[in-house]
Amino acid sequence: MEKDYLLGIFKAALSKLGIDNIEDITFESPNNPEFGDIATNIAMQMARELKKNPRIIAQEIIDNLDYNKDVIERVDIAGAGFINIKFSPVFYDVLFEKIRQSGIDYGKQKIGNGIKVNVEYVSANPTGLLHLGHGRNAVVGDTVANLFEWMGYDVTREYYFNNAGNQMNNLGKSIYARYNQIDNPDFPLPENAYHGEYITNIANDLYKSSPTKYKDLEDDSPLHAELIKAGEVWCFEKIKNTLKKLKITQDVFYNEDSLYTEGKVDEVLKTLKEKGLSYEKDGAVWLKLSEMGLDQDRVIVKSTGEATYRLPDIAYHIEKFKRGFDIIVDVFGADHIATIPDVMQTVEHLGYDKEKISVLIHQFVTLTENGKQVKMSKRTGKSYTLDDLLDEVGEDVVRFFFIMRSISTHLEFDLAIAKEQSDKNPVFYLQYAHARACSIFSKANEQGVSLNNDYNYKLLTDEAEVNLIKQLIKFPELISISCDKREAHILTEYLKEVASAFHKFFHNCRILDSEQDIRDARLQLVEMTRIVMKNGLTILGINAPEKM
RNA sequence: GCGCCGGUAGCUCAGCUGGAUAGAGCAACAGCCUUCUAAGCUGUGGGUCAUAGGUUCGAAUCCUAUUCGGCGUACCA
Repeated sequence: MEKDYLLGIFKAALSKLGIDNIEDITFESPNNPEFGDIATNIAMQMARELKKNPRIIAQEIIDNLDYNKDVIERVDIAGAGFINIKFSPVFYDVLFEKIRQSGIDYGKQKIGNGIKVNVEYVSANPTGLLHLGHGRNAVVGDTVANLFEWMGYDVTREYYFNNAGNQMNNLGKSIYARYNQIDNPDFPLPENAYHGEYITNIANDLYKSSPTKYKDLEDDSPLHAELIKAGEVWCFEKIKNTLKKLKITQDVFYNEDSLYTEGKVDEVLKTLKEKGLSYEKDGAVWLKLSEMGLDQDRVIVKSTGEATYRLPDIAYHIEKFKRGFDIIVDVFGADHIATIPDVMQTVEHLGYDKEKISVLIHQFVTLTENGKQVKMSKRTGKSYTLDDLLDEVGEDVVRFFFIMRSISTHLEFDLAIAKEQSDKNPVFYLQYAHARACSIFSKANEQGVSLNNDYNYKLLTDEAEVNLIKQLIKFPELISISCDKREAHILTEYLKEVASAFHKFFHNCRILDSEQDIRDARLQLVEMTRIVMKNGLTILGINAPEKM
């Protein structure tokens, strides 16, 4: 906000010096407050080109700078040629009044302008329960989708799944074996069987309703398909239930199989052949990746006639383009990394803009407790599922822990801290700020005091107040940066700073027992903080409690 | 071998497009509740930013090499 103003006056000054080709000027807050509120290194950047001492350039710029003395208190040169700017406290009050007028929608933006965005996440096949890695994937994807929504995009949340193929057959066989084991404990488990306890649960459920139907089937019995279907339905119900606990609802469940039945895969295959991007060898169809700038060619149709996963992946991404999405976001775990360049290059060579796709790859999650890795749930004695974690620490803590770090770093999920219902747990620090703001209002209410929009915003000049205002002003920009980078932890870090500034303000400035005009102004500040915390937590998918 | 991610305080991690004295939380130590929520605030200690070169007025940030850890490298998904 204040940067727009500065950009204007600096461009005008440069223009007077005969420089018009500067597009953007960087302004940033110096670490040390003595250097002012905001600084630019433009003079140093120009020094190279102009072959002049940066301090001299800085002086020339300042001499030509035409600014409002009510807004800017002082402008000076420091160090190698920084231009430091100090705003008057009143300027921040004016900015505060501006943002205050946006009220409860503060932070919502229209930049997205209804552009269609597809965010695909979770996308776990219905062969089992969600584990911790899926949890990180789910929360990262859902939060990025929220960010896009707040930026004014038209967001579709999508789940891509495959209910056919080897893994599903495997699921069916595993259920079949467990079912038969009920009456015949020696019945063998298939090779590569799924060993989770849930398989037994599914088998038990089937046994209860039909105790003989699936006994000793022939290999080609059509009933095997029913077993697979039963497994799929059971798993999906569990998965959706787990996601619901995380407050995640997706709009589209896209079935990979439809790419085959609707001929999309064949279409792609045909186009690849026409464009000379594929060839046949040893009875298989190969993708000519070596001609698309990659190391080696890969099989897309096996000699058995089945497609490998690359082919439907390519078809699926093309479908996303055809469905009219301008921004496509995929969220994957680090183990999925291999296929991405292949899909991207092929899509590009088929005439689609791969720059529209952003692939978010998050690193793995390790669950620890007191420095030791936790693999099994103490409660169930089985391997730790996302459900176990949710039951143990609650959805707010889970969501917060999964987005408080950059996605590119390995995430250590410390159960001991997560379980702690105290100040050690960072999620409470944010929620507490919100609850505190709310409690001030309930106290005010008791005293018959309410928010007065006729307040005098120029009274907010205490250091703690100005500091809080400075933080609050940044909210929309931080949402925007967070969305552009598809990194929710940037917003998380910001909210910590807002909370910190608010706690300091609360500590230093009395609110309800101050003089009436000061009280009114401060209450407005409390209200804006409450809104920023509430909206910020909403984007993160975390509850903002009114009491703690 | 090759590709991707990471190596920053005792621990877990921030550090945006290179910028002025490298930050936070936890842990350790010392303070602040007769006053709007102490799940808070204030202060102290703690760092060869993995290593070595390079680019630059200026590097935790960019480049190269080395090293350690994770993941991947199928006619599996």
